[in-house]
Amino acid sequence: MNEEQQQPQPDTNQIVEERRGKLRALRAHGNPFPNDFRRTHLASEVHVLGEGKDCERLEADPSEAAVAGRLMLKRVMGKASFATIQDMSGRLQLYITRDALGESVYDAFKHWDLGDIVGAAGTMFRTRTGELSLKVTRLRLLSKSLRPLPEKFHGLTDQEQCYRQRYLDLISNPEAQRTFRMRSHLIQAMREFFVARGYLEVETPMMQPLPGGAAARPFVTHHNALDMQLYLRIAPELYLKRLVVGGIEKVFEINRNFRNEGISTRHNPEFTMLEFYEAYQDYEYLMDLTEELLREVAVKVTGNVKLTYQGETIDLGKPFDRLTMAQAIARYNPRYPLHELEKPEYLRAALAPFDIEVFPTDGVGLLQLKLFEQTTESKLVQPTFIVAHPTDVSPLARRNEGDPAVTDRFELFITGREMANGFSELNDPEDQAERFRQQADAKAAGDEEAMFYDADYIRALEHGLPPTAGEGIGIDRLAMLLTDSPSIRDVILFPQMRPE
RNA sequence: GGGCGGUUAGCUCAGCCGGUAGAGCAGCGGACUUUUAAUCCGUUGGUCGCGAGUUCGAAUCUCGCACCGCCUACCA
Repeated sequence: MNEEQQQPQPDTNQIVEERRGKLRALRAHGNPFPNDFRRTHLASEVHVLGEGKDCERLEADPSEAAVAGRLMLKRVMGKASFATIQDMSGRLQLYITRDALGESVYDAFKHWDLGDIVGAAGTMFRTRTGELSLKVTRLRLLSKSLRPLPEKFHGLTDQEQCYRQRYLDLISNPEAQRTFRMRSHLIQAMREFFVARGYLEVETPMMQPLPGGAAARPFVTHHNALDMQLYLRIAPELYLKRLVVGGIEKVFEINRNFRNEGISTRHNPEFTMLEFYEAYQDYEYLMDLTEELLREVAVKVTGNVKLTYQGETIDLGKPFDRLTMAQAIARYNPRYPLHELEKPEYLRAALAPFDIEVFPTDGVGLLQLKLFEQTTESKLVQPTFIVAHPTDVSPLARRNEGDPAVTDRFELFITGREMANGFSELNDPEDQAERFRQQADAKAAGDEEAMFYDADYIRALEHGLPPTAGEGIGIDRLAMLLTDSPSIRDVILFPQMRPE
């Protein structure tokens, strides 16, 4: 970022100018940003205290409270006023009178602005209409706000501004608050799930000398002291499996991955993944565990195993379908009979109408994958495991015992989107070395997403990786599902945006 | 990357067939001691995203650019 962008724009806005004037006047009388006010209650705690108590009871036994928050609404009626403040727990109405506060404080309050941060102390009571409020005996301005809030009724609706100035979105749109609380609860619930089962949470490098564990273009950076190129990680997978080699047999990490690819409603350059590994288990176990996990977090976060996503009901309560690609293609597209989907010529003919690259070297597995992606993926609205991915596209997964052309792998689809990817891990170092060689060849041939040959990882496998099952779950997409958010930007506090 | 749509006051939005800028909220001044998006009276505030073009005249029509949104492609 250059100097000019760092400099605040000179603001000629009239409202800001008037507020700056008010701030100047406040400075003349002391510090307009004092930090010696302490609250005793959150807004929600006041509401809990007053719950079920009528006017008479509150008057007979008055509870005191000191609260603080942002001034959101203000209704001045001569010598008495109502104001609504908002803190992290919610809102509370204040009743502010000249008689209780004295003329100078009351007159000052009349010139405070929506958006100012205030502290108030007083006693609880109920208004004529029954709203629990605070009869204020002490009132102070704690932070002067210089810029006007978004419109008090409509809130902030400009999506761009919601993303760029998330604080305004959070102040004025309760749904934004709700969404990010749910996201936080989701991550909390996942952590609890794994900790309760004896998994150890770890952190592995975000900056890696070789980016591995996924097929994706990485971000590149440079370390000056070591004078070496480093990559922001595209996945933690290879490090977590090194830890399983090291004896951490149940391990998980919830952290950021970085992929230097497109931005869309489903993609942000940095996104959060859960990855977990458990020794002496296989991919069948992972599918059972995944169902259990999703049910548990859905109930903890939303209270229900049935969700609504963009008008569609998603039921996490029923056992998830488990289909091979061919089975899924046939089920969701009756025009493709299942028995034909094992024939390469049939698959090539079926793919011809689609505008995608098909190579002469593509085997049945790859052809099925391409047809699956074109015709079926988006139709997997209810939770569905797709199993038995081709070995060619699964360089870290264990081969199936009966059919070495496919792997013991699954991907979970919900709302037509990939939510999870898991497999029995490839723990044969020689097979892994061979697969890395194929990836390295593909990279040399121009495939930018192909993997590097990771000799250090092979060395770790040569020490012996126990039979292990491992899985990754995209937290942002799960958060979208649970919060009914149409865009990944709605569940990332500060999504990547072009500079203004 | 491609297609479609959007950009007007701090915010939410009108602005028709081209005639020179509007409302509500917020702000400012006034009235009002139980309001609920308080109400009532008065009032300030605009390089209509940026740049060209057409025209006597452009917020409005045309072209280009920027940013955003949606769809689409790659991907999780």
